[in-house]
Amino acid sequence: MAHRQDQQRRASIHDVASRAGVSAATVSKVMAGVTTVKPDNAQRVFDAIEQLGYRVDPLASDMRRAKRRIIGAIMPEFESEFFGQMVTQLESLAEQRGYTLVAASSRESEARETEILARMHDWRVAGVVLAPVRNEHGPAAAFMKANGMTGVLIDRVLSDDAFDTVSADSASASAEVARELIGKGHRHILVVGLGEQAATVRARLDGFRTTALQLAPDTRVDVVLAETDVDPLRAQLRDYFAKGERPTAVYSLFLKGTLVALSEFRRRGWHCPNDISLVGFDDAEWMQATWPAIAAVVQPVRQIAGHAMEALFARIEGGEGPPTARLEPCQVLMRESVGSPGFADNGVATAHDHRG
Amino acid sequence: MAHRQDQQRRASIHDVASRAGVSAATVSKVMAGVTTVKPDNAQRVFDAIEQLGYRVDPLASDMRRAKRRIIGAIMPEFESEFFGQMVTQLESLAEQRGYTLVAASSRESEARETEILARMHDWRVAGVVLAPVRNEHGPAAAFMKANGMTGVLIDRVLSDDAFDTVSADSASASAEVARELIGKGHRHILVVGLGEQAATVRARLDGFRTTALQLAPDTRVDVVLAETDVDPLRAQLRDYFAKGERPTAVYSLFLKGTLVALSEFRRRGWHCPNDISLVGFDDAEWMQATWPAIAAVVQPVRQIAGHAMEALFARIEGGEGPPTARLEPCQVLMRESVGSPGFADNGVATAHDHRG
DNA sequence: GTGAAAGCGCTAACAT
DNA sequence: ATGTTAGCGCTTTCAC
Repeated sequence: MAHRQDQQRRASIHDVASRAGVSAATVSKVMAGVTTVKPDNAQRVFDAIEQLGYRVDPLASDMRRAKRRIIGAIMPEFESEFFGQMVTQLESLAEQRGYTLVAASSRESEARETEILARMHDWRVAGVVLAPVRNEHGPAAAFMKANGMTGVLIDRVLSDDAFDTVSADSASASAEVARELIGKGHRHILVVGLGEQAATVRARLDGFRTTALQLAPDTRVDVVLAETDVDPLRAQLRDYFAKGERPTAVYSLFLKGTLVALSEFRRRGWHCPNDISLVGFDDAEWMQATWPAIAAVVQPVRQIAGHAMEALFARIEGGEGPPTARLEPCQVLMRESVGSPGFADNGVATAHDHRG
Repeated sequence: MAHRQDQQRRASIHDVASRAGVSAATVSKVMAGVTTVKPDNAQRVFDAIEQLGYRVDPLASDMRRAKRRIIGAIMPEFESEFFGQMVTQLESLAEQRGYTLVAASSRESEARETEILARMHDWRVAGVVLAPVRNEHGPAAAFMKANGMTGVLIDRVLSDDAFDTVSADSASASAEVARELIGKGHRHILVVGLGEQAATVRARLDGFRTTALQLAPDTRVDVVLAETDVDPLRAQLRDYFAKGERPTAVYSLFLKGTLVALSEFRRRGWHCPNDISLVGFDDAEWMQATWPAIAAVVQPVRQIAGHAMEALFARIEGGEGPPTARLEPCQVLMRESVGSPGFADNGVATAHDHRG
């Protein structure tokens, strides 16, 4: 076979029109499902479409329409299961409504986030699903406001005065984690997180601390929060343990923190749950394959994506009213990495678990 | 602040033209960097652009040009680190060339793959980077050929008679894994994989088996290959072990297989590397945080993405010549999950490793 | 019921 | 050196 790819022109609406013996306008009407077209004309149009393999050019179509059927999605990264699933969901929902999703990664940079947004504005997207790097008060949201863009904010947000928001109910989930850990007898717990993501990190931390102290006022909750990146967090954590601190449990407020905590345990030769317990915000597939399986807070990706798209399309279609702020409930999966302090070997190998 | 988003019309090229006192064509020329424009006119155009905050509408621009500056990317999934990184890379490379990347997930379905491709064809994308669900002989590649589309095939492909291909050098990497395992004394090794992805799975299997048998002809290489999905593989693996088979090492040909193997080990209470060794094709961040750290073949994502885009743009710009088939070398990271059979506790906790 | 005409925002020939 | 003209492929009044 030849590698030369013959680039013959695709059939246009005019080709269909002339073959069917009608005008382009009529073809357009037939395709739009207008019922006032004479049946045999409609039939000839359908035949011509079939024979020519005609398909509308969405670009040209959008060009003429007021709004373009493109949705932009901006995620901080694509590498994690959470955002991967999110993009998959969003794409599928956009497609269902006849829209094309253009996804871009801000790679955890607010500067890039705004650049991407500007490019999407150039494309005159109908709407944007933005998962901001930090929170709802960043430059990206400001850009959207300034340019009258339609959008929904998800994940690292709480609520906004201009845009609908949808995120996991971090506070409630963290409260439940607190209940579990306190219930198992933990009274010295370390919380690790990344401070920059203010919106959700604060909610998670507060939700956890408040409940823990309420249930057991003598509980000691230590906090190791790094400002921006993962490496400083690793260093701070190392310092913390080097000082001789020996909490009986660690609650990580985000996925990478869980990984950092785990590798610090490795370094020190500590095993979960005998030497220390671990729970992380954000679940991942591997967490139930390892030994011990890692306890985690599962974020409701489908619900977040679903409600985000619902809210977005409501606005695109002209929906009025004050911005809504949704919080979707999470599921807390207690696995073998959590035990009771002082009791050796309460983690037993079991068949891998299944989510409800 | 009002939630009502004012959707004022954006400045068009004509707005700029009239403000600068020139024609739209001149504005277009200025923006294209044509040097034959009178300096003071050019300056007034720049001023007008600045004042109006004008930016070209890429849709309208593409409409008029022959080729559209859109690249389509189709991945089997977005949930894994590998494809997540791949999309990030591709997006960044497309952007560098002034193209927009539209990414879609085929969700491991060849039917969906073709549908997406048809939609991308409707968009008249300049080119497509396709990571096929199965291999280069699927319906998607056929569709691209039939419609004269420009594209590059990556990942689960070896070589094609119509399209350039870029993938990891599965065979060499697998040979190296064989060398390592044989070198450590393993003589009964189980290989697990998913058969449908014929192209790469065969290369990995053959590369491994050939080298293993060459180095130690008495080696027993068992193979558990499921046809389509992960669950049957889990079942087959369970049967295999239930029969009393006791290989000293397992080599998984893909990420999910590594996860399945790990959870089977869990179920049976086997620990790596004392009870059994494990190496997986495809690395993931968590693999160096667990205890033991899991040995893995690291695919060169950046190289694959880079060469794929290079090849694609060469074709887009009219490059001729027979299709090329690139194989990018992998890195094999031996970690604690691999030991020597019969030697207990040769896995020692070490600081987390760093990739080169 | 249907088609002619206008035009979305832009660029590439072709004049001037 | 610049403007005029003519579309890209489609949809949408608005006449007929």
